[in-house]
Amino acid sequence: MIKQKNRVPQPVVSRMVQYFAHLDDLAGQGVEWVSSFDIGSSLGLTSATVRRDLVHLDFSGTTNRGYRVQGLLDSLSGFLGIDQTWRVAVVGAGNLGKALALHAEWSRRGFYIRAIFDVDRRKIGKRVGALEVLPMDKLPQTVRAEKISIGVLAVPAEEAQKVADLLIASGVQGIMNLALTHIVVPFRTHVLDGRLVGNMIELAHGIKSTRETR
Amino acid sequence: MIKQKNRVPQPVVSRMVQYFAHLDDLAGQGVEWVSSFDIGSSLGLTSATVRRDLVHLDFSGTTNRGYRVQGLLDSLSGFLGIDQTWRVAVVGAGNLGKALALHAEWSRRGFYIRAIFDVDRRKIGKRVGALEVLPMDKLPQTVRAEKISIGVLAVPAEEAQKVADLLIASGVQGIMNLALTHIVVPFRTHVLDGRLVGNMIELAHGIKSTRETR
DNA sequence: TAGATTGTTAATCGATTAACAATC
DNA sequence: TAGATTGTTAATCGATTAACAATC
Repeated sequence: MIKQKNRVPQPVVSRMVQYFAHLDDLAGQGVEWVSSFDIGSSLGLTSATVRRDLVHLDFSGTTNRGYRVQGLLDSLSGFLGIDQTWRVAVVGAGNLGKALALHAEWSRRGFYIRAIFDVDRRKIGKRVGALEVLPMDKLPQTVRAEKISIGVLAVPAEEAQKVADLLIASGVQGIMNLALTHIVVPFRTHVLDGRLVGNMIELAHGIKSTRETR
Repeated sequence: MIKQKNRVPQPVVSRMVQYFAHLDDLAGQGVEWVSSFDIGSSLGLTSATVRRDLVHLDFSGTTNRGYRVQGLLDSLSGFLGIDQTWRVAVVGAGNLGKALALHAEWSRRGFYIRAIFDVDRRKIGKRVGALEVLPMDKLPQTVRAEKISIGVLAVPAEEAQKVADLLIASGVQGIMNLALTHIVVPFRTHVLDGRLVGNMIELAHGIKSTRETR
């Protein structure tokens, strides 16, 4: 009997990304073995949390030695889905959208920006790196033709839901929402809130409350 | 006796930002009253969670009517610290750093970008909007002179810790880390991980696991 | 072997939710 | 008033951690 692959809790997935980044570092330094205790202290976690999280991978540690860095890294890549490539479209060719389309870090991790869209006539036709800014009415056909599975919302909050609906209708399976607004999507479509401004506000709150507690 | 102001749990703070954004919307639409049930259904939360969260504010609802939108919005602004202005420096004048320095959304919420720095000789002296890219050795004096309290890391992961240390030594109280790496800061300094690439990876994982569960 | 580290259990901790008395 | 909605309690749910037997 094959063990039912359970859904992995969100906090665990989020730490998996941290493990991946850390192991990637270690591999670059030529480290071969690492213990749950080492990983934990590098990231501010207990070793128990680390070991419990890693149980979700098809990979085992070795009693007395820890985890083999390269093996764990490969297993994390597979788990997270960055052993494959992802085709991405950015909607909104403002400062943020353009920066995302040009950000070198994406392709390093397997995310390829294949298209960028905007409603603004003055932006349409302009170049952003190797891409040309396309009008919104080209979105459905482009998403299909380019087999794009992730859409990035770099549009004003008021437009976010409408654009998300269009992306989903065109076939994307995931949406990265950079607007500070909640969007609703059908079951089976994934959304992740980038919360750039939201994070900044949380940071402001943290600083403010430290000052007051003084 | 004054009630001890307890630390508010992180998940609550994060929802407070959502409430703020939603109430800001409602206020813009001229809505005057809102119930915990309404807020909850707009954001995908239970009304109990909303009511319990709002207890942390110096603001009460009205039995039978709900919460007055404008009052709740003001109270949320005060709680989050966006009733004041924040002076910000960006480190890293690459695509992402420049986009952040130009992003209009920041000033709308009270975050003013007062300086941008880079190590790259070719970037130093160039203009980014109204700002001039400054060399790193001008950072300490500029942070002090401009009374900057938040630093944004838009630098490669390898540089992040070093730049964070410099920012903190120069007096910033909070750091927004956009690099995919864990940084360590002294007690009383706040860090928030922007996790742009990290979020994208989490999204990829979500899509991948949905496909596999099919 | 002796020592170190895993994988897992059981206990703890904290966050969410259902339910309801209070009340305008 | 009757109905609706708050604020809060108690129950539930889920995540983290301490502890330890297994073991290389």
